[in-house]
Amino acid sequence: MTSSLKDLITQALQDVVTILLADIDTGKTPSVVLTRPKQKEHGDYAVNIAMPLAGLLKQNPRQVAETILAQVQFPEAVASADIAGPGFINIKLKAGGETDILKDILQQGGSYGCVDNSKGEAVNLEFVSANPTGPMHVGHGRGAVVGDSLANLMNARGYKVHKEYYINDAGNQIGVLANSVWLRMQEFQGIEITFPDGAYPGDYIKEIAREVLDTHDFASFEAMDETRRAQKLGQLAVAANMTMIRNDLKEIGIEFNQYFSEKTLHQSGKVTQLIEKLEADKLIYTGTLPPPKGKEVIDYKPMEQRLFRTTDFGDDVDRPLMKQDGTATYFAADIAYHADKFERGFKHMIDIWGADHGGYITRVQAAMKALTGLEKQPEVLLVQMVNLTRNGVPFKMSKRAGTFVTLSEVVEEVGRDAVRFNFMTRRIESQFDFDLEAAKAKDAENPVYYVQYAHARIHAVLRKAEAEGVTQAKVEDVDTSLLTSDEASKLIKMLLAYPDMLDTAANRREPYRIATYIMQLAAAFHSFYHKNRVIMDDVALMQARLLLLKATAQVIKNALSLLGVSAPEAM
RNA sequence: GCGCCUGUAGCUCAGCUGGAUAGAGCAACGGACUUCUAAUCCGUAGGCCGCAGGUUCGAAUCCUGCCAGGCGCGCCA
Repeated sequence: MTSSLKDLITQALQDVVTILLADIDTGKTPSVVLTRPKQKEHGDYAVNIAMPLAGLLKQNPRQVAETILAQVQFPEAVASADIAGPGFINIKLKAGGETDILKDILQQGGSYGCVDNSKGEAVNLEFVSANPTGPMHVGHGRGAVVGDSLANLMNARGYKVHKEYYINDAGNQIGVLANSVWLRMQEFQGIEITFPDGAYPGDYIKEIAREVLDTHDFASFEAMDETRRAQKLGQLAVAANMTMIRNDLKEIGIEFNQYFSEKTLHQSGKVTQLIEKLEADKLIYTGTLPPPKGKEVIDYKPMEQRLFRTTDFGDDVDRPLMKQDGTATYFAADIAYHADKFERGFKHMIDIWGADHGGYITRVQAAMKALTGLEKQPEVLLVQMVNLTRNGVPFKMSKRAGTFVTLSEVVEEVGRDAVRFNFMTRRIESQFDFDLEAAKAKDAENPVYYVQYAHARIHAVLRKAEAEGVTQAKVEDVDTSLLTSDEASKLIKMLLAYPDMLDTAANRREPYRIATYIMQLAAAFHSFYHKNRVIMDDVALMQARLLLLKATAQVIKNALSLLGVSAPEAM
């Protein structure tokens, strides 16, 4: 693609800055950044470069701005440039000056906004990683949707993203899971049981128990010793839960490149090797940790442990790698896992975690620094909690899981598009109050319908045009400079801003920006639609407006697809 | 006690890494369908940007200290 008008203007100004600073020894040259002013009286673009320059040149900003304007050579499409306020340069474009973008959009189609990623940096993106002890809950759903959209976004902006799910199929929880299933199996056999507090209460445990009984002989489990039985049932239950989780993910349109099992790390000896390596590097010592602050640990007893010197690498306390019984801690496996990613060639990792894992970031990064020398890896994005409500009232009960509302229940009730879009409308740092009734509402309260309606509406116009026998002109024959109404200009500016928005969103790992953008784009379209009739006698203008609509539909579709939301042509 | 996140209109949230008069939606009020989809649009009203200092030409944005809410703080994952 050739340079955009914005780039040309930026370059023209930057050239002048370079000349002005030629005789001055500055640390660095300030860079020109064009912004879109909020008030349209301030022109199409505004630039504040005179302000930072004023200090360096020891002149007042307005004077600097004048010097710049005297020397700058703007491209043809610039109509005027004025100095305003404390020293802003406001640039106005000729009417229809930027409308060529519409043709670019139609020519690029689905790839408008994207850049080639065939040689892009490989990024390992780990998200969801819900424990295989039950169905996904709504909080997992938020992480899943954010992660998948971020992957799409980063792939669109030049990275090569490898999506990975870490299965925590080792540890005590699997024993609890196995026991829960075993109890339900006995129950089905008419044996009286007491179901302990710590066990998993949900109905899905009964489903698994039923399935095991259907495919296996109960007596064979009875005959096993406890360890063997726990192992066997744990394996079966994890497999069943992973099938369920994959299905939950499929329902919202998410697939992973890789599912990575924690158990394999233990079996292959990677965890042991990791500990041996750290021992050899003298990064482990025997010590006693101080008691935890905050809520009092009632049965606290000081004890000696083998501790990893994570404090040498930025952590605030050293961390144990082995439990009292000699088995590895979750932390040990987790750093072995991240080290494994590194060995697989990923120098850049992003993990998406729930807010309750926030305290875990420093220690993993410290461990990674010790092991690989990488700074700030993995890059961790914390997604804050989701509070479910129904008509504003907190809502926590679930039929299937017993203690929490499952993602699939919510998807079933409000639909995939609504779940995906709504989860993307807020920054991950803010807690999310997800209201089931609001998410189901088919009105302006629900942003997903607002944007989908815009897309469907455009297609209604296109269908109407076709029905009336309008032959659409070739793209290159359309005179887009006829699009001069305020609403058209606003809409075109929105379309023009799309690639920059994506770039910001990708670099800052803020996929929610896409949702915010689509809502603004849809608003710009709806507004245009009401004031500018498309199908009309003035053929040239009609053709220009049809082109504008097609470009708008294309961008809405592109943006929605990054969020995994459909763009219906009729509603 | 310490760490991370949050605090913007009655409610839910934006605010493009310091810019010009802080913006949307919902709720309230008033308008717009014999015309391409009213799941829409236009208008009115609504703000000590949690509080107090500081940094500077300029602060919702950066720094410090408070206040409030969420999450976390030895062998769970």
